[in-house]
Amino acid sequence: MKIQLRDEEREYEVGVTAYDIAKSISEGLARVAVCGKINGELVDLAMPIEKDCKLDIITNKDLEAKEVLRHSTAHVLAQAVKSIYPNAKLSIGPATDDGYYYDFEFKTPINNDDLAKIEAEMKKIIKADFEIKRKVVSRQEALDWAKSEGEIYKIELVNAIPEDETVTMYTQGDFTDVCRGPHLRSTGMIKAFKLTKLAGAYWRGDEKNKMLTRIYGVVFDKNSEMEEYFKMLEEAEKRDHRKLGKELDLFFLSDYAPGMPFFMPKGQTVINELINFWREEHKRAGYVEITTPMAMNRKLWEKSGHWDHYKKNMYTFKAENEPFAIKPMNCPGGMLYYKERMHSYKEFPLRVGELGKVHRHEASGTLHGLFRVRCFTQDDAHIFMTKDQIESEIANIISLVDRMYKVFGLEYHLELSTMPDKHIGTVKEWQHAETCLKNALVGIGKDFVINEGDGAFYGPKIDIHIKDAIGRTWQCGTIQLDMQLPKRFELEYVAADGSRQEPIMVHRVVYGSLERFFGVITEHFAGVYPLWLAPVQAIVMNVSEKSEAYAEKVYKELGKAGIRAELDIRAEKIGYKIRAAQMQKIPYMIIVGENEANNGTISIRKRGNIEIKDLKTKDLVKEMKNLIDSRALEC
RNA sequence: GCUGGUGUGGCUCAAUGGUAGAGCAUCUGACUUGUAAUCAGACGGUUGUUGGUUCGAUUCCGACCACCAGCUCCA
Repeated sequence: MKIQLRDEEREYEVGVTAYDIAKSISEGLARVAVCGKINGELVDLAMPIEKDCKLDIITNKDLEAKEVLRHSTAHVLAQAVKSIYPNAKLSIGPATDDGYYYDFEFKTPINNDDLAKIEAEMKKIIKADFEIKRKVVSRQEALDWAKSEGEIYKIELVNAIPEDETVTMYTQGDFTDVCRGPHLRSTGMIKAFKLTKLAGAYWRGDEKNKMLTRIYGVVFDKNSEMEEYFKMLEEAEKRDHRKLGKELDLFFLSDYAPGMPFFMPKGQTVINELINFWREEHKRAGYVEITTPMAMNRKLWEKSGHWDHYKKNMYTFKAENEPFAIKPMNCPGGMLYYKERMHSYKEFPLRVGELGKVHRHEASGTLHGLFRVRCFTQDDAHIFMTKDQIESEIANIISLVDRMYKVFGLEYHLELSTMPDKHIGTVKEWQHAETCLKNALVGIGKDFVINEGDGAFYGPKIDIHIKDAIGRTWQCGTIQLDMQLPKRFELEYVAADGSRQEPIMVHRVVYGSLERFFGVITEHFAGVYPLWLAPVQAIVMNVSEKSEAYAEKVYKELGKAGIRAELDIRAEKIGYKIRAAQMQKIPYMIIVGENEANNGTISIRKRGNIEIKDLKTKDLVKEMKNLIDSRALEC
């Protein structure tokens, strides 16, 4: 039998395992081998190979190995739970992006203290180094097992396995589970793991189903990697925008308006800078800007389809007995703007922007700081165009996004979301729209992921996912092709041949929501904003009362130059004032004492604790202005 | 919305079935200070709201509200 390895082809006997092959190459390789990959499909190292194939040995360095490690640890978790709570019912236990979980149904609820007990049991299982054995079974055998064990969720899972798929069961010690695999060779290969949290989760993710108990955990190759992971979590906690929002006086939330943030002067300053930047870039990219009303008659929402599809999230009220709704989206208003007069193809692409505040009644449990709110400002735009402008216009949007995100030092990736179950419009219309977006993405040559069924109810979309300074991703920007609204609002334009045509309409946002984006960059920068965004750009502090008048003079000079400055002339020691300014993360501390007053100079302390003495105020202003005007990231 | 948890002065946190305490912040005074916290004093709380149990509740129980961790959903 011929096996094609990475860089050579070797001859082996039928029934050889990937592990044997790894050993035949080198003992070292066998030690770090986690699983095999036959013709692109992951398999256990111990699985006998029956015919010619291409084999990759997956070692602990590979991404796939992490998945196997996580999944096997989930099995160890399940084994531990079953040995402590024999009555617990198993459901599923997959690997996730950064760990694994297993969902159980417990007879009596467990708490965080029980996690430690389970963890201890897991350690025993790992130490016992049980071999993880794979067995191909018939569907009936698997069902019989599930029935005899009373594993009601497993019965459902086995029944859901497609007809043509091989059913496999994995056993380690006295624990058995129906599972697709692959798995580690033995439990002893797990080195560094921890259970992290306990949560409720619906069976099969459906809120109509029973809620199971989910136990989350993490696992790593080495202890040092695990330490790094927990350090990262700590770092994320320090950067939490809710915490920074309080510490830096940026925004707050009130019980009187859950999910509707109040921006304080400093937070508003950042928002205003974001808006200024947005307006500049959009003007340059050929956009115009409009404002549409906050509340409009219910008839409009019926026409747009929101009443049918979005009613449960809409705030409604009556005035003089007429039903109104507060806008949850800006589009219908934008449609009315378009319809105000007849349009020509010569105006296209017609790019109409709106910083529109929308209100959506999100379920109470979903709210989260500024990331998920009930009232937010979309940096929206509706772009009207002809069919053959789609690709180039989407490329235009992506290059605008690219330019704007770069200023924040944010990386991003693209995802294409297709038709959801709940949608309006025909399948044919959807296919057409999806093809348009796909072609546009292929056309600009950017990589993208496809999310089946994740589109908006009115059209497919390209989502733009930001990656922040510590590697977390956030969805902010989105580009959505809407085949419905132009139809529903009977939009028209006059084509070159004089005929009336229906325009193509695209909704898009770059920041997504000013609130969310503000939260994301606050965490991205850990509150240490670049100078152009900093709510307070400089603070002038006097050493003693003798230099108070001079401090005021410098402060006024900065103000005149348009620098956002503060003045701290409290009767405190300079160390105290520096500490206060440091904690407020103010980029430039300007310290003036008698020396500076006599020489007409200033001393500064910049971020990174860089001290510079005897500077001229006007030189500092020049330096700051340069950084501000170029929206520089450094500083 | 669902599951679990939490709710004490502006902030961070103590304490208790017998009407709450510290640090920071704030205010006042003293100090006049040279690069991450000067000292002293004062102000500040119907312990989220609301029912119940109790001689007595902030503490125990219920409901509601909000927040937190997840689920579901999403810009």
